[in-house]
Amino acid sequence: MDKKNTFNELRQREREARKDVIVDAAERVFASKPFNKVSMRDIAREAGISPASIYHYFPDQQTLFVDAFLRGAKEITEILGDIIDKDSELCIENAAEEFIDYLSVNDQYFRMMTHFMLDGSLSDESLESLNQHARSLIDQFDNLFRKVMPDSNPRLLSHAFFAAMNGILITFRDYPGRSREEVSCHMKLIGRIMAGMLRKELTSSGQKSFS
Amino acid sequence: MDKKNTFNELRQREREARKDVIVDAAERVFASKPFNKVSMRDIAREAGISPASIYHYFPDQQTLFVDAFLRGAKEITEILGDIIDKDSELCIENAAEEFIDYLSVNDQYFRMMTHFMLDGSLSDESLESLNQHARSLIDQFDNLFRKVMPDSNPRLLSHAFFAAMNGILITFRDYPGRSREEVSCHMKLIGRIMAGMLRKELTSSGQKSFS
DNA sequence: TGTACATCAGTGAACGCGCGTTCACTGATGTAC
DNA sequence: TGTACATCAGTGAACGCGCGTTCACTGATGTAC
Repeated sequence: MDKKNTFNELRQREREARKDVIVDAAERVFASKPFNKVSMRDIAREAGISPASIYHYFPDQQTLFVDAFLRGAKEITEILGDIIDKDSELCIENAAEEFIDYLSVNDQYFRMMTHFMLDGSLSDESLESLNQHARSLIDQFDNLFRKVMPDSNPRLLSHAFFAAMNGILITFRDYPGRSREEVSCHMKLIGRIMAGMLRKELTSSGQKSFS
Repeated sequence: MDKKNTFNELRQREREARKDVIVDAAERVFASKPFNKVSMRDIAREAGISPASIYHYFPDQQTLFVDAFLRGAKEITEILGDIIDKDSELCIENAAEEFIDYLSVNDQYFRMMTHFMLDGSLSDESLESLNQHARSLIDQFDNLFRKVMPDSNPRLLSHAFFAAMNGILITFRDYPGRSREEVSCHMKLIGRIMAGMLRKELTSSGQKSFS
C-alpha cells in the first residue's frame, strides 16, 4: 500500500513535470509574438508535441494561458516581497524600479496581464485565479506602504502605486523612435518620480474609498 | 466647369457621409463587445450593408479600426482643450476627472487604445496616425502644466500624468464585485490624488529625460 | 429626345486560411492471477 | 513465468467554424453626341 502510494505520487509528479514543459513552451511563445497571435499549434510545436497532447494536460486554451501567466506573476510577487523585506530608505522607489524593470524585460507577462484585464470573456475560475493573484500583489504593496508610512491609508496608496506602474508600462513600452534602453530608463525615471510623490503623500490620505 | 466642380464636390461629400455611416456603426459595435471579437461582418450588419461594401470605403480592416478610434480620440482631445482654456484653480484635478470620466463612459475607446498600444502589428501609416494623435494629446497636457506651474518641466509631468490616468483606467475598470458607479468614483478619487501630487511636484522636476 | 457608353455603389457567393478542439487509434507500461 | 486486461501518454487526421477579403455581376445615375 505504501509502495502503491509512492508510485502514484511519482506518476503524479511526472505528470506535473510534463505539464511544466508545456507551460515553459507557452511562455517562450508568448515572449516571441503578440498575445492574440499565439495558438495551441504554436505552443505544441515549441514543446515538440502534437497539439492534441496539450489536451491531456489542460482542459482548454484559456486555462493554459492563465497558468502560463500566473507563473510569471508569482515570480514578480516574490521579487517584490524580497525588496520589501530588505529594509531600505528608498524602498518605494526600489519597488517601482524593480517592478518596471521586470515587466519591461519580461514584457510578455505585462501583455498577458493587460489582455486578461481588458477582454471580459474569461471563465469564472480563470477570473477568480487572476483576481486572487492581483489581490496578493496589492497586498505586497500594502505591506510596503504600511512599513514606510505607518499612519497612512495603505490600501489607497498601493492602489495608486499599482495603477501608476501599470500606466507607465502601457504608455511608454512602445515609445516610437527610442531604443529599448532609453525607454526603460525613461520609464524608471517616471516611476521614481511617482514613487517619491507617493512617499510625500502621507497626510492627505485620510480619504476613504473601497479597499 | 464651375458646375462640374460643385457636382464632384457634392459627390465627394456624399461619399464621406457614407464613410461616416460605416464608422458610426463600427463605434457602436466596439461599444458592444471586446475589441478582438469585432469583425467586418459585425460592422456591416450594424451599418445595414454587405461586408463587401465596406471595401469601397476602406482598404482594409485595420484602416477602418484606426479611423474609428481616431474619431473618439479627437473628441477627448477637444474636451481636454476646453477644460484647460477655462481658467480654474483645480485645473489638473478637473482634467484628471474628465479624462477618467470620458474614458470610463466611452470604454470602447480605451480598449481600442490599449489594443493599438499593445499589438505591434500595425502598418506604418496607422502607427503614424496614432502616434501623431498621442503627441497632440500629450501637447494638451503640456499646456496644462505650463499654465498651472510655469517653472516646471512640463513634458515630464505630462508624461507622468498621462501614464497615471491610463494606469488607473486599465487597473480598475474591471474591479471585481463593484458597480460601475463605485468603480468610476474610486478611479476619480485616485485620479484626483495623483493630480494633486503632481501639482505639488513643482521643484524636483529639474530632471531631464527625453521629451 | 434618344442612344451608347462610363462610372460607381452595392452585393451574394465564394476562396482560402487558421483556428480550437475532438476522435479513433497505437503502443508502452503496469496489474492481477 | 506467462497471459489477459487496464491505464494512459501521445498522435495524425479530421471537423466545423468564423474570419478577411475578392470576384463577377447588377443596376442606377450621369455624360456625350
